[in-house]
Amino acid sequence: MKGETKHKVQQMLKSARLRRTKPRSDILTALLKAHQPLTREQIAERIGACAPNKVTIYRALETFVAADIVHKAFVQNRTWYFELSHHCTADQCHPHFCCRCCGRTDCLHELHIPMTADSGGYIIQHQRVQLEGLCPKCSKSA
Amino acid sequence: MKGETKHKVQQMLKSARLRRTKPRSDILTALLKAHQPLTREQIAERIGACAPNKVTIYRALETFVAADIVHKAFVQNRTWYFELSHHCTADQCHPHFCCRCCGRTDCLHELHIPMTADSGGYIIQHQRVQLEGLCPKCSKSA
DNA sequence: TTGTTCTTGCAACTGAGTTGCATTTGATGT
DNA sequence: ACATCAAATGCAACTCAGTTGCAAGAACAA
Ligand SMILES: [Zn+2]
Ligand SMILES: [Zn+2]
Ligand SMILES: [Zn+2]
Ligand SMILES: [Zn+2]
Repeated sequence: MKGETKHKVQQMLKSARLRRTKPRSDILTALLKAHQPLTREQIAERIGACAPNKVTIYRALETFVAADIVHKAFVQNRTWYFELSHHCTADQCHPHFCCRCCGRTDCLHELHIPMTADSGGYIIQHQRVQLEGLCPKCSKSA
Repeated sequence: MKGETKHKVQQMLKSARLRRTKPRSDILTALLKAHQPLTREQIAERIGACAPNKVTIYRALETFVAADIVHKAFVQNRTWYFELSHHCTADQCHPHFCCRCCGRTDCLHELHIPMTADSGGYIIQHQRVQLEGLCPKCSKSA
């Protein structure tokens, strides 16, 4: 169990040709366990007492994004949410939903948004779709 | 020409039941003439020397968004870009493209992105699509 | 015109993210 | 195991878009 996660994380770093350090492993582990996008602060909280410095976390995430291990999923309240990119194709990430009532955000892995029209000379390397509205719970209680 | 814009702007404020003040008129005029999303700072630049205080601009924009006159189009470098919402349907705004090479952003009014799958209980009130890649110019010179 | 309410401007504040630099650490070769 | 060096970390100070509180000013209805 734990060893499996640890091994997976080490493997991710190795195949991205990045140095295996404790902060990096801890950050990737937090993201791997989360199954949802996390902010820098949430990552630190989940790592706990001996979490890396915030600068270290930002720089590690930046490195991961450059290595395409991690995506910037969406922005909310001026802060970025990060998630592992293992569910995304190169050009298209899954949509993210934010509830205007309760504020929770969900990854909509199932909801596929095809891009029909040709893009007239634009080369699209990444697609980010943000949805806002009411989540199932809030829409029932409304 | 100028009178027409001015009248249009006054009409927008009136039908939204908002007080017609000089700062608000100037801000809407700037957005109307721009035909592309603008930041708070860009709005101030376009208004010129007697531009309203930045707090006033932010508060006016906030009011416009609440009244659905203006949309928050996208975020870039931690700053919001605002645009008139007259091209958007209630639930879907047009996609915005940002070039990773030259940094310019475009409104892709033509590119329609249909939402196929049913959204399983979610009520989607707004869709924001951000595209990143290479613009026609940059993709040619690359 | 008067009075009420909404709007504006200013100054001080907030907080996510960044930068510079000294220190530590992982990887590589001996 | 040890030396070496580039890369990663931690800390403090900084940046800057956006916010907040409050006093003064302007729109609008009576
Ligand atoms: Zn909800
Ligand atoms: Zn996601
Ligand atoms: Zn370009
Ligand atoms: Zn647009």
